[in-house]
Amino acid sequence: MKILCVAEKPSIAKEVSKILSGGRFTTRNSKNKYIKNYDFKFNFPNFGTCDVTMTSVVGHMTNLDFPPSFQWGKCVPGRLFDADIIEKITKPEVFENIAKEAKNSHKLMIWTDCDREGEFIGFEIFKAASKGNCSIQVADIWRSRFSHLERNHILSAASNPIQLDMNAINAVACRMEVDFRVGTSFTRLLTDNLRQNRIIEKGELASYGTCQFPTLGFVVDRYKRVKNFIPEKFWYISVEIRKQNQKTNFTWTKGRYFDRLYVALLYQECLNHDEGIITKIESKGTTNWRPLPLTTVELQKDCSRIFKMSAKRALDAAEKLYNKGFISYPRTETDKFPDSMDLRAVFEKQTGDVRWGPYAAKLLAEGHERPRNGSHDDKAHPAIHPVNYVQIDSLTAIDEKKVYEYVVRRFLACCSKDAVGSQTSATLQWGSETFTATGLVVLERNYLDVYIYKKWESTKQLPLLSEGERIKIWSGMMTEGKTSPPNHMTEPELIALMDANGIGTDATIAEHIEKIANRGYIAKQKRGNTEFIVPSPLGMGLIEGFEQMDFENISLSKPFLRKLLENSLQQIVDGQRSKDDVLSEVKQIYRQAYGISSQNITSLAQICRTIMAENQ
DNA sequence: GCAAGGTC
Repeated sequence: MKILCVAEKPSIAKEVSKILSGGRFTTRNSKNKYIKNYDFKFNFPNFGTCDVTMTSVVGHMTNLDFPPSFQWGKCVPGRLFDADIIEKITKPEVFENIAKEAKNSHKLMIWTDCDREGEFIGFEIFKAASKGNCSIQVADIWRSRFSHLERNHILSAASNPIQLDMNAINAVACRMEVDFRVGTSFTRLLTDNLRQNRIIEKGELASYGTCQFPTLGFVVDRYKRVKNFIPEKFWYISVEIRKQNQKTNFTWTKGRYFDRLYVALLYQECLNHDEGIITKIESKGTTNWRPLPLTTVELQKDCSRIFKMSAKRALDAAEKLYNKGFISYPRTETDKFPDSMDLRAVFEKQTGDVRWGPYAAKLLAEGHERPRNGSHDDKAHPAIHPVNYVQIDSLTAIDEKKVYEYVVRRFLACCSKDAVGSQTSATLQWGSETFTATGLVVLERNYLDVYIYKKWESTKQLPLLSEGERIKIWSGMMTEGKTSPPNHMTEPELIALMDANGIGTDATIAEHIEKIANRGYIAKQKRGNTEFIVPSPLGMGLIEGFEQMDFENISLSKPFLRKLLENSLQQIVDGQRSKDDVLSEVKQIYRQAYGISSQNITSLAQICRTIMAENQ
């Protein structure tokens, strides 16, 4: 019996081969420089000892395309909603490797990631294998279910295969078709017309994508809120007392009011009293929680915030560290670790470091906490964690140094105790108004000692006050303030918005931001220590142009359509709807929007022109 | 030349 195993990426093929073979395998090269074919023997429960070849793909190896008669310039873009679609093999050498290895195999076992795309890639692998060996049927394929590379988990996955999930495969096929038809049709429409109108240069593209435009929409939306912001005056009462040579400010529990006269009235009443009364002193324990296990999105937000590193750079650095075997797979939505994970083994590898080694040693000696469990699980990868130790001075790239240190410290923090503090609050009554002041004492820093990126510090202490104490109001003022505009968009905020609205995935969020930057729709502006993302005049014009069109209940620049698609895809996965059903519905929505867009494309170009002229 | 999703 000969079994062909195929993983989604070379690193998985290698690790799984090591585990299943017990280290006894031989290696052959393929025509792709990243892909190796591993040969070994493994005892499958129902088949006994089998000859196994384990290899991999490198992600998808096919893509959608239009036949020649529907290529750019050969038809009006509107026809792309119903044009034939053909499947193009984009990595022939990978495809051929599978077909060749399948020839003398009796069975195919799929080892792709256990997520939707992985399921689809599994189906691509099946098609390649059946091209080489027509006796391989889809119903006979084994599909192994695994979410990390712990030895027993992999052995168990090898022995308990399931079937490919056709629903998930159909959901991905649906997504691909929608994104392809919508992206190509709108991109050709925009590009052709904006070039004719000299809004963009001949070589430039004005692309539309179901993720690109909602992303741009977030940036434009924020920009407009900042620009259109009108400050409003408000009033409040502030109080200061002095005791033990110390000033303490109290804040009004009512906050602030936009009605000056009302505040003046309350303030007048207070002024009848020279003294206030401390009505309540309360001390309570408070905790500052250790961080959750690290996901890609969190990594990108933090690197952007802490190191001022773009999401793309952070992911690139993490990718390199992963390829060198220093950290685990960096593209994950999972914010928990498997119960079986040997945390101590990870600490042990870090004890030699001069910076965080002593802390890791302390966790080993004094015990550690189980990491918190977040609520996300992509069923494909564990949270990001260090795998092997590397001295950061030996890393040449500065981004890699920062990201590695961050990943290690984050992991150690996850396994540490929460920080503990004590918060004291005092309530002061002045006339009929109440005010509060608080003071925090950090009692045990715990995880904060290793997680240097987070600040949680003791504040100025409250003076000794007792309940019922009467105290002189040193100063009681009615103060005027004004509301301030929101800040321009930052990259961590944009990532968070995309994540929350289901725009892109952990692996692609950074790419979408970079793409709309390369298209000239957004620009990054540095002010002080912070980098802000603002729309370009062209980006503004495009969003404004679409928003002025009279669509029925939909928006091409807001996240709702993408979310609707995402929900419908989930229904396909759950077996509640068919792919054709969803496809015809979503296509109809976009076809209609396309019709309106093409009718109004001249006014869109005009809006772009106007906004660009205003910003010359 | 166009999308978004994998991965290198």
